[in-house]
Amino acid sequence: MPRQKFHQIYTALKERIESGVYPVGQLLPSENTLIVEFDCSRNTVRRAISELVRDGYVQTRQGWGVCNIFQPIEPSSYTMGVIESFRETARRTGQDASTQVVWFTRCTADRAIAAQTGFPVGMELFSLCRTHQLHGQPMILNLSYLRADCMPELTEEIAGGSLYRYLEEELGMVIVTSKRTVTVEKATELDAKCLALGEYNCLAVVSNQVYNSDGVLFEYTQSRHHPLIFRFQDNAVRRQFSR
Amino acid sequence: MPRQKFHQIYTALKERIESGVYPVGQLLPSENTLIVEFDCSRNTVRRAISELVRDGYVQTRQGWGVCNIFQPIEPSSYTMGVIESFRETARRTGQDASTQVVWFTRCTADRAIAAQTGFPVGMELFSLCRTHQLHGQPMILNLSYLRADCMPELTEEIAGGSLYRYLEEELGMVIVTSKRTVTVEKATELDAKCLALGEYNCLAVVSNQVYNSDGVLFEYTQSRHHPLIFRFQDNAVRRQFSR
DNA sequence: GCCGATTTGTCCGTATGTATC
DNA sequence: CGATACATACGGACAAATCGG
Repeated sequence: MPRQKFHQIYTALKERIESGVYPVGQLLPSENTLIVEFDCSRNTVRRAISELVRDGYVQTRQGWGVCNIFQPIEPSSYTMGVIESFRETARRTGQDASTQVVWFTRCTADRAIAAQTGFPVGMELFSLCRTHQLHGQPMILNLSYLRADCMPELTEEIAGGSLYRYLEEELGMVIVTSKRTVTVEKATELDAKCLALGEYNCLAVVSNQVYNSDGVLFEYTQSRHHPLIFRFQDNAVRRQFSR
Repeated sequence: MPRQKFHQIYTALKERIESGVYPVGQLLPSENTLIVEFDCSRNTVRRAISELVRDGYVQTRQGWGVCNIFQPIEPSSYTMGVIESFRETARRTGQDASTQVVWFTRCTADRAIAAQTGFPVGMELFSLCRTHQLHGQPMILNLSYLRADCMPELTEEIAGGSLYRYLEEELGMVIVTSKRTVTVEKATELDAKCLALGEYNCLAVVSNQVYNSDGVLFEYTQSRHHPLIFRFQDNAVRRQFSR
């Protein structure tokens, strides 16, 4: 439960926007008004607002104000800028989910793997292939490489459960940054074998490099999604600097 | 040319990271060190660093430091969190590009259009369909709805050139926020007619709602990309709050 | 295990610049 | 022009996490 002041203000404003307290297309109260209401400093209000900007709830304009641009959106399988495990996403979007392990082996990074994953050549890795089912249908194929020295006791049984829960709660690992690339690729034979693609001959592919709190790349995962359940959201802000 | 101090520091640090001055996997100089070097306040250094975090160059950890996690990446057709026009992207990635108008008409938003685009029912719109060519091959199909009252003088000729240059430089419009959703869809007959899809029967679809500085939604564009040239990048940070 | 030094995280108050109306 | 709004920048204080002795 977050206790920071900026986060309380952020949450309060977000709830007001979502519930229509502040009309869409109009300005929020000025920073000075919010300073008085929340009894805090200007920086704290501004920090809360900047998070709302990042989330696409508001946009700001110098000399004018903070404008409410909220529009309700469908829950997304991926939300940009947020790291979530498959199980967390499924729970958030209210879907029942399960995981099957296709293979679980050890390997050493050769040049091809190194070029794809970002691990150095010679690194000891686990190679893990899993499918995720939504409502009983296999919809996601995950091909992972995991640094073996970061999780030497990893077993197939653990990998079939919640890998992130294990890494975070059992090993105390802190996952910090994830660099993702989304592409669309032709379905491979493995895709066709493991997923119910129907007439689709392509998938959405999310390539993921995950770093822990030591700045160590410990996971590379390629998530191959059935087009029907894939959705990625992002809010972009045009960067403009004076002069 | 940005003149802000935080942006100069951001740029300086980014260049050092990219050129290897700071070794990958190791800590950058501490905030206090950077304060002395750049002769500025702590907040200014911290702002520069937070932008580097957003861009996936570094990650921070309380009590430890700022860790360099830079890895060179391919230039992306889309870069997350940034708004760019097709022409700007093509120039940045060094590709030659051209645009053809498929149709240019006026229409009124009915319920179907309203539900898709976010415009209110009854809004007067331009309906614009364009293809973008890269190296002479049509690779992107854009289906746009534009608020007519924001650009009453728009012509097919302008739409065939650089629409954003017109909106920004001629009309003085300031584009601020863009909400994007990425999905993968089956190719339609129009897609097949306008693009050289080959054996692919799907496309990457970027649905885009664009707001100007008045907080007004003035453009909805669906960009339908050939899978071969589609690429989307994002850096996510796991949000962790105390308690 | 404790303590102190270091480092980042949060929050405050203030001043000045710049854009808008 | 003045009033108001957000943007940038400064300096200081304390908290929390980390690490070494």
